Amino acid sequence: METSNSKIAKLLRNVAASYSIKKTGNIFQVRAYDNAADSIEHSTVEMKDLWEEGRLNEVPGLGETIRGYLDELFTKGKVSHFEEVQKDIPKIIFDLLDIPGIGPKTACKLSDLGINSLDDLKKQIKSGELVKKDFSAKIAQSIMAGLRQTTSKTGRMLLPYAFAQAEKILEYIKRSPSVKDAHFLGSLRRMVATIGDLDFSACSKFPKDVIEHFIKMPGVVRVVDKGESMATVMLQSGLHLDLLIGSPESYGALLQHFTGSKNHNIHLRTYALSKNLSLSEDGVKHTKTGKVVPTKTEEEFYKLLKMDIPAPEIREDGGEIEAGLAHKLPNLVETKDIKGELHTHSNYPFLHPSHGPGVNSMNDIVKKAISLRYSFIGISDHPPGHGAVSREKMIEEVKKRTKVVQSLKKSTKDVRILNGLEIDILPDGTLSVPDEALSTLDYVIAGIHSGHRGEKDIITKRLISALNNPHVDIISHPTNRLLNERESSDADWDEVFKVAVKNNKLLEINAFPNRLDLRDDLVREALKYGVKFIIDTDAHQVSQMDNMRFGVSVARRGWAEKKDIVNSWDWKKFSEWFTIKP
DNA sequence: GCCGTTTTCGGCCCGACTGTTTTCAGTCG
Repeated sequence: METSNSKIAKLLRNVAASYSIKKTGNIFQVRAYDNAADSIEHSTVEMKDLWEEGRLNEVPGLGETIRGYLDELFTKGKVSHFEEVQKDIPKIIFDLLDIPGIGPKTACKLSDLGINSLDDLKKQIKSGELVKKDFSAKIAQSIMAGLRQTTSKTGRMLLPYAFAQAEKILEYIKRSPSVKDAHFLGSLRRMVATIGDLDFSACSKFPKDVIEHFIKMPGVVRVVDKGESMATVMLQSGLHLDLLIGSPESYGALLQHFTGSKNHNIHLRTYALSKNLSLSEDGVKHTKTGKVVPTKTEEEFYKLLKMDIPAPEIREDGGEIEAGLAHKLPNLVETKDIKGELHTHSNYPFLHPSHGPGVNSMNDIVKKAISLRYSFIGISDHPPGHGAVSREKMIEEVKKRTKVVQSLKKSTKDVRILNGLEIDILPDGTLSVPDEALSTLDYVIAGIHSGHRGEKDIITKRLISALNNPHVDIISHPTNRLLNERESSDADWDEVFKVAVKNNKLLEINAFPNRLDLRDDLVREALKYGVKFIIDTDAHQVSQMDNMRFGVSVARRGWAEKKDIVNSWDWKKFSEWFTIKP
């Protein structure tokens, strides 16, 4: 079977439902499977990748047993225990469970009534037959709504795309005079690479007014849910928006609660209980007296637990609670720390009659860098592919471009312009451009651009071979994953990190929307070896240089500090690293 | 089945919303 995270999550949910239906095992066992499913579904990393890297034990909620089953799944393509558990249960039940609002109990009841397909269910609701069979009209109605939702459901959105939409919505929410403040919640606030629904909070004394304002937002086609202090609406695209409203007195607790992650909250609450405190969106309750202390801000909330506040990006139950209690949280890098980047593509015409893969001119990139107040900007076009030209022609072409960039350097004093290229690491580990040409550059970015699906040994050798070339400074988008499209390449990352550190090479954190590569979890892993990073946008048009913040969010999720990110350093230190002459 | 700032055994986050429940079950996040 397919082994995407969503497929695995569904499989585990089916097992949970099967246990629950058969009443074998206890409620906590069922919950354990559901927790594992949630954890996997919301992971930024494919379980298959982690499994290959031997790091499944880092996923909260996966214990020895479930890890064993996943091992079987990845090795044999199926899990015999899971098949056994699901054996006597009609398949329709698992289909019904995909419908929002239908859990194991309702699914069983529908199956017992003879429903044998989703089409059948639709028909029976429309004909009124279902209502005759002991289902209230209201429940039938909500099942119908759930069915529509399922069919219009889309996959998870890329973070930068979700962010752009969410910013407009947040602005609209804040426009209500009853709203004192508003924030993103959930995976959006934690800056996870892919986003499901968009969640927002509002701070207000008049929740009714805020809800009225919210459901009237242009683009809303349906109010899915409405309570006293919350509402869910659907946009034309099928996208769901949640709004949670908290009073100013307890807004901090609400923000904390709905920012999650779920695993962070479960861990935090379990810890709190051991200190006789019960946490909820209302505040911190002393279990002995029953007294609830509301908290205006998140800082107050965490302070009541005697811990430092972890940034939303690292609230994934990856040790941040322990670090917060020990007052040892990292001082994460910030977007405002970034002083330039080295991976941008211009329309420089390299052999092409009209222009290269970038949309804008080198000059446009320089102007954009100045507007971003960068102190340096590197332009790194793709030279012609290996084999497209002779060795001599390649050298000549690169030298020709170097002259162009050198004259551009003299055109401005507002930003330092650096001359680079992004070249290919070929299947045998050699580079697509001869050293003689590379020596005319300020820096070299090397990346694997074909054969990503190669064997682990091959990919590792290619990366290490590039890291051993004295001209190479940076490995671009190291895992080559494309979100929603292509899994990470399989490589011995520990080995890659060791060699990168030994040779003083940088790994890139690529901020391109569907890359966000090196992945956040591997950034954290690499930091244990002392790897240094550069965050680049890989912009193919100047507007994409604004994606820097998403690369920074990957670094932050990987617990990176300013000292770990070379393009947050001042020019002196940065140029020394690259041995660039002023 | 998971997990450890009381614990490797014995607990397991918390509350909102919905329906038709007159005190609670099912589902969700």
